[in-house]
Amino acid sequence: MKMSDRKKKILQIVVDEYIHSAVPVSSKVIAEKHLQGVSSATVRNELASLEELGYLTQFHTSGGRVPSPQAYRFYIEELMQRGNLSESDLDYIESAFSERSGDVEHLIKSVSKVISDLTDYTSVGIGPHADEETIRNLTLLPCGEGRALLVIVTGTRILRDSFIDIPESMADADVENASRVLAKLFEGKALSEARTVGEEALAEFGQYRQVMREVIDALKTYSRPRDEDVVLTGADKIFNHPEYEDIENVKNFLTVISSKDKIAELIGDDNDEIQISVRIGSGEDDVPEDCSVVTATYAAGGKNLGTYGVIGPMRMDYTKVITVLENVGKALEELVGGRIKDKKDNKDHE
Amino acid sequence: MKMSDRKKKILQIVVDEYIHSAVPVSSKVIAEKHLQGVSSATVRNELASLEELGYLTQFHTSGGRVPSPQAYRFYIEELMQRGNLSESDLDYIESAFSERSGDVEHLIKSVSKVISDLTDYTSVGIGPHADEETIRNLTLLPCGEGRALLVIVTGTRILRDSFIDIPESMADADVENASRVLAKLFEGKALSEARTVGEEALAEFGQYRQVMREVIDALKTYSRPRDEDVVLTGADKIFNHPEYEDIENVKNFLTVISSKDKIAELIGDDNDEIQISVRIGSGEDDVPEDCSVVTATYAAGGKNLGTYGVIGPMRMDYTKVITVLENVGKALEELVGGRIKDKKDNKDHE
DNA sequence: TGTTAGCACTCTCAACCTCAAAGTGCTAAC
DNA sequence: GTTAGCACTTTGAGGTTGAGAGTGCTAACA
Repeated sequence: MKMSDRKKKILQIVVDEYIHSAVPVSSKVIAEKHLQGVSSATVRNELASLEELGYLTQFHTSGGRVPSPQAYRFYIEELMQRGNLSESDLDYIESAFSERSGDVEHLIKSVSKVISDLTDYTSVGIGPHADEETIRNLTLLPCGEGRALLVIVTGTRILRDSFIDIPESMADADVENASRVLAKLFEGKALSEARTVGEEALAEFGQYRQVMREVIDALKTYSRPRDEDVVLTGADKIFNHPEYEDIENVKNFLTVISSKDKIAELIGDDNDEIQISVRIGSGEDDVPEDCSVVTATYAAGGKNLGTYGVIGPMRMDYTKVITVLENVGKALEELVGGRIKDKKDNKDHE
Repeated sequence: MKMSDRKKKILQIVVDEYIHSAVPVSSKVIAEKHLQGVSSATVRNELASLEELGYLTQFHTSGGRVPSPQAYRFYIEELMQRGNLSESDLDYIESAFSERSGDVEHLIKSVSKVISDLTDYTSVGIGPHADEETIRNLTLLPCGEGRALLVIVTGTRILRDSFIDIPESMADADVENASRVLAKLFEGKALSEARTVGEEALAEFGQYRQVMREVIDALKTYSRPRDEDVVLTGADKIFNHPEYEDIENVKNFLTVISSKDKIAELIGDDNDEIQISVRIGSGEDDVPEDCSVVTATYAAGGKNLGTYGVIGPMRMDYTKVITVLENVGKALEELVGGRIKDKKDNKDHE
């Protein structure tokens, strides 16, 4: 069966209305509030037909209609009316990003907080995966007792450090020496590339082979996000949405949310190309039953900036969420793009 | 009124029974299950008296008795029977701490996880506050474009780093030079001490005064715990306890738990001397209504190792929790005490 | 052929009742 | 001081009722 324009219109009304009222939608309110000139009986016929097509369901005979996951998908693809953010929302984004401090940790938290505050949903995010970042600076610092600290600073100022074991026989001077050699070898390379380069150069390292091995191992761990790069903001915001009066939903939600690993899995960068992804839970993937996860993968100047989004009830205000995600993306691009230029002004006010 | 021995005994039975059953305790079960030789009517008289003294309450006339906060306090101070951990619990602690990797982040997470797993409550923790740590190694690394990275490694391998702004006129060699001067000045000092030393030396720094200023500012931020030093493990464990069938309790809980700042406030080091602290929520302090927070502050070799504990319902298994906290403390002390000795063995298996 | 008024039907939800079960307080006897 | 016994209170499950909401269907209408 082909979807008539009126069916689409009615479906759109049902989804919009349900998203904003959280109450099953009846033929009466559609006819009286949104579709003047048509009687409720006519709407009822259309509703019955939309139900047959799989877009609507009802909990019981006299309960009004509720959109199915399929309806939400259709809504997002075809029916949703893109809006603009209010002035105050735009101002909020701008002010939140204006106090720029170099490090990513801070940026990750800001992005997540902005998204959560503006959408009123719980925000999840995962920072830039460093794998393709260029090593700007690599240093090995002696820390006594057979240990050294490996510090790596990359292009967009992602900082990684970890301790590595070194032979106890190595004096501080040896370490400094090794540091210079490693720096020469690795600086300017991407982290992923560095691993290969390291493996190849392994043979030349003679007695310090062990050190090189450790450095390569450390480089490997950088391909996975650290716990600190996974953020969660506004977990308590779920209580602003009536579906979470039901303890079962809260349980589902909290179980996912309580482990950084699970969050990372949920929003993990399965696909770099996708700008905005909407996933509606129905038991298939990691998305909890009755939940939706909307994420955006950000990039600027060819650099991945991480994936951020919200997790909330299936009855989510997709329009608002997507608009916020888009605007945050734009702001982020400007911020990162304009950072070098702005650096001078940024010094005096501290 | 003086508390007779029998009253104490009965109070202890009520608290124990309620902790384990979560059901209001009746005179009948006390007399039949725990206090043979006395009739339920006698117990009833005692219960009425204990209620008058403020130790017990009942939700309604025929509902059995429930301990009041005052009863829990009394129980913890006088009545609780200290127990030992089971073999398997002890093994678990040992195995969890046996794979030692130098960095504190890892340790913090392990401690918190062990506590949560063994107690079956949500565990909260805050890592060692670095303020009294000795600076073992301080380095300033040039990062181009008027920025440098300040890396500080302290005694128990707490690692802190942050970017600081430097005059753009400074060449890499200048930075390295400054790094040497700063290292000489600060190494061996405690972080708190370093701030004063820095302020005093400020005048001598001439054109690099600005750099020194930034370093001191960075040192200041180390006195507060970072978000990463505040841990939360097993938030979903609350659903194993019947009080969290009630959505209101979950709300209270999640609201506190959802912000690292609030957690830090909750368990913040108000008192270094206290080994184990039990706080029972009744709206006075940060502890949420109907919740208890039990924490232990750990130290070894004169070094603070952080504060860890659990947050859960007032009807908490205090005996188990306190036993676990004590045993974790012992294990931690051994671990940190024995670390230098063990370092050699620890290398081969990687 | 599409639309609509009208009505019977279904389902929920709150209010109310009833009744058994649990536990207490009190009294009188030991 | 202890206890048996009993009246009293309260809860909670189960059942009933009636109002309200919303639908599906039918028959009439444009």
